[in-house]
Amino acid sequence: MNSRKPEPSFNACLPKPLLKDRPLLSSEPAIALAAVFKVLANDSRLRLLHALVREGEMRVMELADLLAMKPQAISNQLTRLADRGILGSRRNGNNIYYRIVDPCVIELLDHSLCLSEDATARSR
Amino acid sequence: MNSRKPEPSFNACLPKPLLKDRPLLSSEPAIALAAVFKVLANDSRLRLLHALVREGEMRVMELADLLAMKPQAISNQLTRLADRGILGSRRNGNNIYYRIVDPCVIELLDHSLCLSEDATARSR
DNA sequence: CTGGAAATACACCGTTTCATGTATTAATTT
DNA sequence: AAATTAATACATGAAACGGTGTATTTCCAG
Repeated sequence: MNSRKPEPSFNACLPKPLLKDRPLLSSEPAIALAAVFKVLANDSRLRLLHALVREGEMRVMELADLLAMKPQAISNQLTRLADRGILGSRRNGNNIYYRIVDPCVIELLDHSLCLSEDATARSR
Repeated sequence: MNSRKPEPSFNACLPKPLLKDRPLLSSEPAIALAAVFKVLANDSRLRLLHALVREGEMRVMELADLLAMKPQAISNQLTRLADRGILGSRRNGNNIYYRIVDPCVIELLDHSLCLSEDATARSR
């Protein structure tokens, strides 16, 4: 039942069959794909991710100050992102430093930000 | 068709400042960006979009048959996608044909599908 | 004009989401 | 050991989401 992949793929995103030529998306991969979008479908998480892209590593308190949110809210979202494997953390005493460990998400963010800006630019 | 060259990008998304060099994402653009992800954060809409990518134009009933969903559910999601400017429609008698009019979404879908597959492949 | 098919409008309901408040864990400081 | 700081665990309540059922609109055929 195992399918042969055209070629072994590595850490980033490698060329794959064109979307148009793929077999119709069934439920399971659609749900998996939707999960990717769901985790990015929140403005707090997006700002948080962008802050981490800019700064590299940050603590909960730093993020809370920077984004003007309560530490609990930040922690909630960090947990969500870490559960998805997007973030990693490192403890140093009382401080826990979070960082992005999934390079794909940065790519996707970068790309989608372009689209969003193009769209808003188009609609004025 | 554009399957001649493995060139991934075309006129839709133009080069912009790197994500890392941008000023910290503020609320408004973050909300706009989150809206893009929200509309893609649902497996039914993703399957629906992919069906339209493959077929070009489809009616509600055709989509309902293909995706094994009720016409009302299909119509709900089509309305959502059309409201965002992602879909356009054309009426012919009793039939209304939907199509994708925003090329950015196709790009984003293509890209994210790569990421999703890489992620699931990595986690086994 | 009447019947029927395609699609939508509208209300409904169970589920999920997200910020908040309280309490707890873990590590440092005095 | 006690106090303090950083972060999390857990529960709560308001809001959004998504499929369903009923009713309505729009168009074609006879």
